[in-house]
Amino acid sequence: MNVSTLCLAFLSFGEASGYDIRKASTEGNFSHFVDASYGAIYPALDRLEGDDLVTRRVEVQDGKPSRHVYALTDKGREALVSQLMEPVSPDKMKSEFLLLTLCAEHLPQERLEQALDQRIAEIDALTEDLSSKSSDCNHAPSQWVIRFATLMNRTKRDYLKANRDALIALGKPAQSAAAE
Amino acid sequence: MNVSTLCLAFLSFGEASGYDIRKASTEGNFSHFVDASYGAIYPALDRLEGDDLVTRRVEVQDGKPSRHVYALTDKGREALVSQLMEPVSPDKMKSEFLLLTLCAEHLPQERLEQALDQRIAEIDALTEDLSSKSSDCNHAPSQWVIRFATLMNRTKRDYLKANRDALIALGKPAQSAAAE
DNA sequence: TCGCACATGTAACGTGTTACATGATTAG
DNA sequence: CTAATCATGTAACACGTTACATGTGCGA
Repeated sequence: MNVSTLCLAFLSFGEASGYDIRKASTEGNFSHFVDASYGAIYPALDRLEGDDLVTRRVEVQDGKPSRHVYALTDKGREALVSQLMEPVSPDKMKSEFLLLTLCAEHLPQERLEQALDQRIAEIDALTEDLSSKSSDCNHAPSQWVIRFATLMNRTKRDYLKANRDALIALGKPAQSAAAE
Repeated sequence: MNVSTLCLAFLSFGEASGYDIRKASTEGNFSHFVDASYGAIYPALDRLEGDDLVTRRVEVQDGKPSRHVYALTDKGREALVSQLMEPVSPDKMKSEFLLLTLCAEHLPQERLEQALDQRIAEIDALTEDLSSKSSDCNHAPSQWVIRFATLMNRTKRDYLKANRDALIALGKPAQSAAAE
């Protein structure tokens, strides 16, 4: 799925700026399953405006740079729906962590320990973030997604905690400077 | 993580051809957390050979095209380890399905139903595939990863099954030709 | 005062995908 | 007879990231 669709989807919940969309996709509600940077979002919004799928309104602000607020047009809403009607490609997950895990035998135990603990901490932080989000959001589909994400995170974390030591045991013991 | 690292990691388990690596990354053991195509793998192997991280041996076959079998060198193994020693970036998941889910309100119920059922079927197929894989593999770290993936899949599927109807209820009822 | 948050935007760059070319064998 | 599998490889293309430019106000 491309950034355009992401923008349309986000705008279907209300007006927003490119800045808002980026924040949502890297920190907010959307961040669990998409990711986009300015360099992708701004050109995408330009294109969408050119195709009359969104409108732009410049909100001049005092002291801060002016916001370009985008809103979905009827045509844009139709485009979004028709894009969501065609078959979705399967979920894809990229995990350097699992690649590292697979190579456990080549790595010093300290590295495995550190990688695991870091990952667990990351998930904990994310989970907390999620639960705070779910409370101040009463959009039903969003809650459905947040509940899903929360469950997946919890499951992941529990597995990592429960199987932490088993993985570490597979590493190379105390072979000091295996690094670099 | 780039394709080069993936190749090194795969070769750390034994000799393999580009074809093998691609199969592993799209169908096999690796497919849960990476994905790579020929267009990425072959050039990567070339580069690795140029850097003396792998060696190439051409195996002429009768009837079939000859296999280029690659093997990790000591330098290659070192490179792999040093790459796995530096910080791993967080897991990323891309899901068009969740984007669709988020837009449930704009979509006809039939679409949601179909998307959910398709996803559930996909996961079932994948799970079966995984369990068959785990039996004929006695590499401990691989089993650790496979068990992890299996658990995640089961959790995902259970959530989708349990919350299927709740999501469908959020869609637009029977508004026949909402789809273009 | 340093640097972050706000906010938009562009150009260079990296990386990977898609679609092809090639060609024999085997399964349906 | 058709399609798929085996198997390598390349070129065109799509897409996105990174790093910059620009500029103010606010909190540590």
